[in-house]
Amino acid sequence: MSFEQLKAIPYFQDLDARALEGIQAHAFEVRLQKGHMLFTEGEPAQAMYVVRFGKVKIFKLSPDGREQVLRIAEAGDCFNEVPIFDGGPNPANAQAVESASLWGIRREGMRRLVEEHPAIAIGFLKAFAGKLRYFTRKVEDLSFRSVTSRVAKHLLEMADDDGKGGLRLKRQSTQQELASVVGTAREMVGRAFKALEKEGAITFDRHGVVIVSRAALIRML
Amino acid sequence: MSFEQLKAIPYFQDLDARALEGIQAHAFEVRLQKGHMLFTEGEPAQAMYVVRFGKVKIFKLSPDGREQVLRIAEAGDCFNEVPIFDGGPNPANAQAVESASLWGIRREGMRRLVEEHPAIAIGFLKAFAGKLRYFTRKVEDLSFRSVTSRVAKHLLEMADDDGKGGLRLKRQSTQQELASVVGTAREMVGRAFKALEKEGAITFDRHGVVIVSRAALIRML
DNA sequence: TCATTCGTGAGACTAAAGTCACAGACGTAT
DNA sequence: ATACGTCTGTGACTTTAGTCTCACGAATGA
Repeated sequence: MSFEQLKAIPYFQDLDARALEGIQAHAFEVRLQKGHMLFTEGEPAQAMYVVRFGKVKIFKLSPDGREQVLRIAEAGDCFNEVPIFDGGPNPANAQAVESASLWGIRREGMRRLVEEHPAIAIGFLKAFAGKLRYFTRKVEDLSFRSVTSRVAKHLLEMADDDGKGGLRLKRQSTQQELASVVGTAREMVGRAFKALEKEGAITFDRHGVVIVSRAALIRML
Repeated sequence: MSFEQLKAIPYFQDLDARALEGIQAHAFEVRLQKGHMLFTEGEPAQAMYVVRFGKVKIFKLSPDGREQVLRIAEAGDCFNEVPIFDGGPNPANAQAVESASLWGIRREGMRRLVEEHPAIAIGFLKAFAGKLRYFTRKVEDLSFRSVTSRVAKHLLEMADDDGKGGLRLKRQSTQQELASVVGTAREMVGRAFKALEKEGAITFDRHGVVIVSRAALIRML
């Protein structure tokens, strides 16, 4: 775990050498295979995590087995800070959707880091603010938008902003995965895709969804 | 704005005198009449706010005029910290649901406060963690629960925990208000009340809802 | 190469939620 | 006391969403 590796994390890129040394002193590495659970909701929290590489989904499960994905954490993202700062149990489940390497920081380590390095505390305040904004939008989406609108919005967010009009997606997912993210059943995602295709917003190639017209997608919001 | 008044705010009760003086130096008072808007979504943020007394609802509005209440801020609560820390615009609207007195702190004042008083930064980290946990639950409710279940959950949360079984609610609201909180139409709240009454969970007196059986409410979750 | 698993399509059907319009009761203001 | 506004009930109806089941093609693993 070098300074360069830490500085690759947006949260840490502005920290001075002493703060980075502090993180090095408190962080431990975790390797996760695809499909493996990192932690489950309701358990006492062990640590918060920073993703070095790979992807971890943070999700809630309903009593009848449905999943609502809250977030997919990728390289550079943090997750599970909530129980480290508020002292409660894990608020959700975490599972690797692809093989991942993470750094973990336990509560006591984090307590020392934010006390000894105010810049770290301020960095986390900004990160939390960003996450709260994201959640207000997620509540808005679930409350106001139809399934097709939520799917269209997700595709717009996933558009690969390559400066050429973004016809491809940054990443494809299965219809079941997309259903978990936008909060619906996989059949409904298929129907939404059909409706969006009919409106000329998307089409499909052998890799998956291709955006034909952002404007048409925006009209479906 | 005395130390006693500030210390009445849970966020500030553990601060030392110098931190409290810092807040006094940066806070300004705002008075709001019932029904008046404090700010609207998308505008540049003026300040974050602490409620001295009264109630302010924080809400999103849909294009067709529906409201999703994100939170009702009461005495001792903070709101609108998100844009102060992440630099973006107001994430939602705020309106007094009863006459209120608030303290506002602008971005620059907050920046100085968290830099000069790490205890303030740490207090806000804890507060943000609590809000994030609350929002993960709200997403879970909207995604997994039926309207009746969301109404039952709300009534359980509003039960006046007086140590006698909590038959009364801490506060009554109209069916329209409750609909905005749980994310539905007012007619659906009426139907949910009817279903809960039929199950022996609630009844009505001249003030409004009375919880007859918490256990029965819990069974309706 | 073959067997197994996964992902998807499809359509019939059920369930849940929302809309609409109007009337009556209650609350508020004059 | 009266007029006006707000809240609520109601039920028919529409819309949206979810469930279920099965078949087929693609992907994966042995």
